[in-house]
Amino acid sequence: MEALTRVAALLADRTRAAFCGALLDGRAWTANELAAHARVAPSTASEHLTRLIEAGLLVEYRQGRHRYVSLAGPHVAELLEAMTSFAGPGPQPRGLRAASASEAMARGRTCYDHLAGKLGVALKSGLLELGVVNGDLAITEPGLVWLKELGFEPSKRQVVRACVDWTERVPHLAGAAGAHLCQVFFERGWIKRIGTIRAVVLTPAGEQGWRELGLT
Amino acid sequence: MEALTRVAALLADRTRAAFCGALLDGRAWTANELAAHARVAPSTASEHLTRLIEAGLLVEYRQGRHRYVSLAGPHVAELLEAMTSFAGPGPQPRGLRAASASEAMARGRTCYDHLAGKLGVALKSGLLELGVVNGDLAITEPGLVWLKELGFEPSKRQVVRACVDWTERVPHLAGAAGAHLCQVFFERGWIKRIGTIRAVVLTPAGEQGWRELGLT
DNA sequence: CGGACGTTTCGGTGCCGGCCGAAGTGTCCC
DNA sequence: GGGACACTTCGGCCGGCACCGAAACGTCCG
Repeated sequence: MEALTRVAALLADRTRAAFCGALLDGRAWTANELAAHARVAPSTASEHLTRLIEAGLLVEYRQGRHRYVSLAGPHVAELLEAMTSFAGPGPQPRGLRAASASEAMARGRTCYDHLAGKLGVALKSGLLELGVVNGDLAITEPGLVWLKELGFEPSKRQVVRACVDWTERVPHLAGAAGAHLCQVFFERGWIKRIGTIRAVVLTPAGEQGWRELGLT
Repeated sequence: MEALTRVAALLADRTRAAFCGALLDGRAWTANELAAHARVAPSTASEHLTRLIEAGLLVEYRQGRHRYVSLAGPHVAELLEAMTSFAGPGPQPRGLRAASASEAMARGRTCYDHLAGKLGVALKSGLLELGVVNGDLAITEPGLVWLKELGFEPSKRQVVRACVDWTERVPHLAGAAGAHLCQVFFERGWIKRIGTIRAVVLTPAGEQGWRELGLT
């Protein structure tokens, strides 16, 4: 109860929440980058970062005159996600299956360590059709085999989780499997970052790769 | 991000958090009861309740001159739980299997709709030994049969969840199964509320019933 | 009807916390 | 070494919000 207010107060501030939102791309940002992103003075940002780090929400590693910070782990991303999706007007399935694949995937992004946005939703739909996951977004047995063929190694972390993205209101694929697929796609050059922040696009190689995997 | 700060700000206040903590017993409280519990004036409590209700965290039903409020559902309890357990110093398994059963169960309470405190931990340990759940607190196949014999009907709600209690730092059994078992125990007179708030004790009938089920 | 009680509305007060700018520290690079 | 740069510390300012008491409203009950 006491503990609850501590966490909540940290996230109740507009600026600190903006920091966390930016860090949801899973990368490390410098203090100045975050200050510019949230439109506050560097001194203000510095104080906020100290508090977030002391609370265990962020971790830092210093390199020369830079102070890099990032989320302390997937559990933080999951907490942020849980709180955010709670506030929203609830999941609206949005039943449109529309549009050609490449069109639908046009705008994607990362959500901490997995794919989100339209790209993430397309991935989820593809995995659903392939039978890798079922309608409740739970892994199936053939799905686990399928993942292992892509180099996936089960660990303590939950294999699949449903994540409701901040902008799209559609649940997509998170958890260890979501993170692994995202990593594999980066390694194969199937997706790449574009612009400055979390945006991600499917490359031509990626379109072909997805087709070969049977993902729409 | 905007949405995040809205929820967080609501829970960042000491008084509102105290309300939610009290309501975690799953029952409906009146405005005055909550005001007294949090040591604020009734007028102050009234304003807080209005805000919590508008945000969808609580629901009210009015009866005469009383305004009863309760948590809006399990999803709220789960959010509170997620935020609270985050703030703590992390789960410390606390390997002591000590003490006679009735002694260890002496102090129990409800956590929204399931058992918590030492009683909840004892229940979890018993179910673990029975093989109803495994070490990761996931339901097993024989466990599901066992539950169905106690009248459990699977629904959309997740069958078992791990819940870290506010006071004990040990994970215990929540989710649909935890709620069902708690309800059955109440119906059978195995547990009963004591004192004014969330405290629960195992009755003599309950001790016998638990033994017959094989729960320590 | 009238009094007790639970709740609500409204001003007014006080404090907490986020913000900035200025000055200081440490690092990099020419 | 010296200047540019990233970050930090410290005062001081200011707005927002939690709080209360007083008064009003509605319900219950004798």
